[in-house]
Amino acid sequence: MIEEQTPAAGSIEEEPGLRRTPSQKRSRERVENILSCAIRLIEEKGSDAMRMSEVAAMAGISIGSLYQYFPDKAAIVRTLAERYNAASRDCIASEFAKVTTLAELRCAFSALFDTYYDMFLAEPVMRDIWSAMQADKTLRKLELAESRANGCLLAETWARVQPGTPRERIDDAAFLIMHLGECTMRVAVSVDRPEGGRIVAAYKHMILREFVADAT
Amino acid sequence: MIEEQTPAAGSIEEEPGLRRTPSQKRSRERVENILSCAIRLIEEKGSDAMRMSEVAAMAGISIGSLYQYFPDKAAIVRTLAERYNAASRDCIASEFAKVTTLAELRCAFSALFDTYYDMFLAEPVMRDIWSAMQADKTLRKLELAESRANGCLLAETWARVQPGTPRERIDDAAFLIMHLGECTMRVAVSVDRPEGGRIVAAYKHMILREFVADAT
DNA sequence: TTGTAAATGTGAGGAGTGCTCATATTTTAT
DNA sequence: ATAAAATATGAGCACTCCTCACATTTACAA
Repeated sequence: MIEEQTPAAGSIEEEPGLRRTPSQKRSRERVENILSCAIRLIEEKGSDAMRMSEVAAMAGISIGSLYQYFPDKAAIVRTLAERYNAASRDCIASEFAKVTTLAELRCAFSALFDTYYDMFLAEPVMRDIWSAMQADKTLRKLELAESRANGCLLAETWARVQPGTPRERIDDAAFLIMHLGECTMRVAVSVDRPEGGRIVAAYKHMILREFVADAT
Repeated sequence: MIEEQTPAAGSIEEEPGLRRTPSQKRSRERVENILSCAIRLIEEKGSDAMRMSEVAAMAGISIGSLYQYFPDKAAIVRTLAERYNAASRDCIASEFAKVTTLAELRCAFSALFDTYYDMFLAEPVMRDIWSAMQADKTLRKLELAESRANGCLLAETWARVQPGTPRERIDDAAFLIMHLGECTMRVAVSVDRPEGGRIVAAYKHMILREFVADAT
């Protein structure tokens, strides 16, 4: 019943984009409600056409309340983007975790991008969010950071199963592979199903040549 | 002195995005002036922050006049994008034109992406334009079409120098290679110079493995 | 229960955008 | 010179994101 708000400075920053850290249960629910309304609206019309007034109306709150939680429209998009990114990262990390040989890495990579593709197909909002990110300078940095983080995940695994290869080449290649992987996902979901599948296959085919014994 | 406007229907559609095909010399100059003002403003602040009122002011014309030539703000961006795309395509076509062997293809590909990278570095507006394109659904199709066109250019050459490989695999791979090439250029110019160079190198290294004799 | 201070909710309206349209001006053709 | 067509103009419309002064609710001690 009585839920203390985490009061002072230095408390847990749960969602850094928020204007006011929602301390009470009701507030947290309200934030979740806002976000799911935003998702629905983005699904319908795209994040650009989504109006703050619509979000407020659908969530059953006033504009003022909406802005109490999110400092601006971009913050909603950013929060959503961070969640999707976190989901992707978990997906990648869990796939690479158990890899111990080069063959297993190839296997994991292949499986990863299949499930990654399914994720993108299942969440059409992801693509829209990404488009919105590209248009915003701040959000683009977030995207880049994400690619770097994913690149690290791959680089660690790669270096582990193939210790001979010079580390800098691995780092650069891993970053590029993960970044271009996302780019591939985006084109793949933007064309029709069979072609999308072929594109993903072509990408996997291309990258899998990198994970071979003779390090050039 | 007297310059006839190409009058009737069915005349040459020079720039399809324009509201009114500029027929007189003065009009055409005015369109060019508008575009170069837009470029300068985009360089300064980005296409999103560019205001139509600023474009008009810098070009020394009224808002109304501006809208007589361009139906909306996106049309300016689109026109610019089409020009940059055309420039890229020419660059690609001329590089592939004289290729007759697989080794030459590798050579041409390598050279292409070096000059391509220089082009991107020299024209910071290109990257901004591209970001704006990603945000707009209509403009995204243009981008996709561009990748397809460039993919065809590569596929033709590739099939020519390596007739054995199944055509569908070549088509898919060529499209992906050119598309991801653009993606690579964009990250490369968005990081600092040395890392950008390494990224381009990593991409070339990765792709050049595709252009080898043993077609898998 | 009641009082008080903090937290939260509200929506009219400010500031600024893209774009229109009735009107004025310039060019072209006769 | 004159009519008609093309072009130029900018006040203002419709619409956006977002603020802020104020109302309401909650938390908790007296």
